[in-house]
Amino acid sequence: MPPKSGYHTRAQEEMLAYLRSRPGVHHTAAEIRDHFSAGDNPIGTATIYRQLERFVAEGIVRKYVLGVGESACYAYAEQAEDCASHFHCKCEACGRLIHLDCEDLKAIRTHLLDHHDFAWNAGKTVFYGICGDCRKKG
Amino acid sequence: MPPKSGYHTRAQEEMLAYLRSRPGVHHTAAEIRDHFSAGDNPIGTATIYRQLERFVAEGIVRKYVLGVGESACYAYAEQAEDCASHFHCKCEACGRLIHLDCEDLKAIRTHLLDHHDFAWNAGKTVFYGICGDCRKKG
DNA sequence: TTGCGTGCAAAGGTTTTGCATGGCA
DNA sequence: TGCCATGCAAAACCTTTGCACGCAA
Repeated sequence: MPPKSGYHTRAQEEMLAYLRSRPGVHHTAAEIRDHFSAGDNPIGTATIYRQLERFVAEGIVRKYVLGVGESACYAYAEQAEDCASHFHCKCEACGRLIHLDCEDLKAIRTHLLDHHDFAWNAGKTVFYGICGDCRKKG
Repeated sequence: MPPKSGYHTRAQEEMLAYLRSRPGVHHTAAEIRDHFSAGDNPIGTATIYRQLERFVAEGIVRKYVLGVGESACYAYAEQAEDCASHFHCKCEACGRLIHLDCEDLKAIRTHLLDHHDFAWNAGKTVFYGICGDCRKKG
C-alpha cells in the first residue's frame, strides 16, 4: 500500500518496507533511525518523523503514546489487524506491551457509542495494568 | 490524608489543599505552577514536579498521560472515585477529556482478569476516540 | 521546471537533575 | 544539629521547525 499522495522517495520506500516486514512490532522513532544509521543509506531524524506522521495520517501505521518522556511507538497496521478486535495492554510493572485479540472486548465500542455517544478508537487506546507474571512475583 | 513520610512543608500543604479542593479536576504541572505564581508564595517548577511525584507514589493523586509532547495531567483521587467505575475518554478531534461514570464498563476489568490474566488499572487508562459533538460537525 | 522531500541544525516544550541554600523536626 | 525540601539554572529528552539543497515527476 503505497502512500496516496506526494512523491515516491527512497527514504519513504525503505521505511515502509522495514515496518511492513515486521507487522505488529512496535518501533520508536529512534529505533527506526538507528536501524538505518547502522546500514548504508541512513535517514535523517526529521525525515523519520515526517514520514511516520504521513504513514499515521494515511492509516498505514499506528502510533502509540505510552508515557510522558517516553518515545512514541509506531507499528505497521495490517489489514487483518485493522478490525476492532486488536487491543493493547501495557504492564505498569515490567513495561511489557501485550497484544490481545479478543472478540468480546469489541462490545466496548458498541457500548461507548450507544450509551456515551463516544466513537472509540480501539487502535490507539492502551489499557494500563499489571500482567499475570508480575502479579505472581508480587 | 497527609503524606506518609518526609517533612511537612508549606509547598506540600498548599499544593495538596489546592488539588483536594478540586477533586477530579485535571491540572497540568504548568497550571499548578502558574496558579501559585499568580498569588503570593510561588512554588518552583522542580518542587511542583517533585511533590506531584510523591503524591502519585502515595496514591493521593492520579497521573494521566494524554499524548507525546503534551503535559501530563494530575488529579486528586477521591476515595469515592477510586472505585473502578470512573473512566476517561479523550476526543482526538477537540482534545476534550470526558469523565465517564459507568457501572457496565466495570465488567471490562473482570473480563481482562479472568480471560487475559491482566489486572486492569482503569484509573490510568484513557479511551481515545471522537466525541458526539465532533462527529456531528463532521 | 516546479515543488515536494531531505538533511542539518536549531528551536520548542516538558520533565529531570545538580548543587547550594533554607526549613522542619 | 541532621536531614530533607526548595529554588535556580542547566541538562536531558523527544519532537518539531526553518532553511537551503536535491530529487521526483
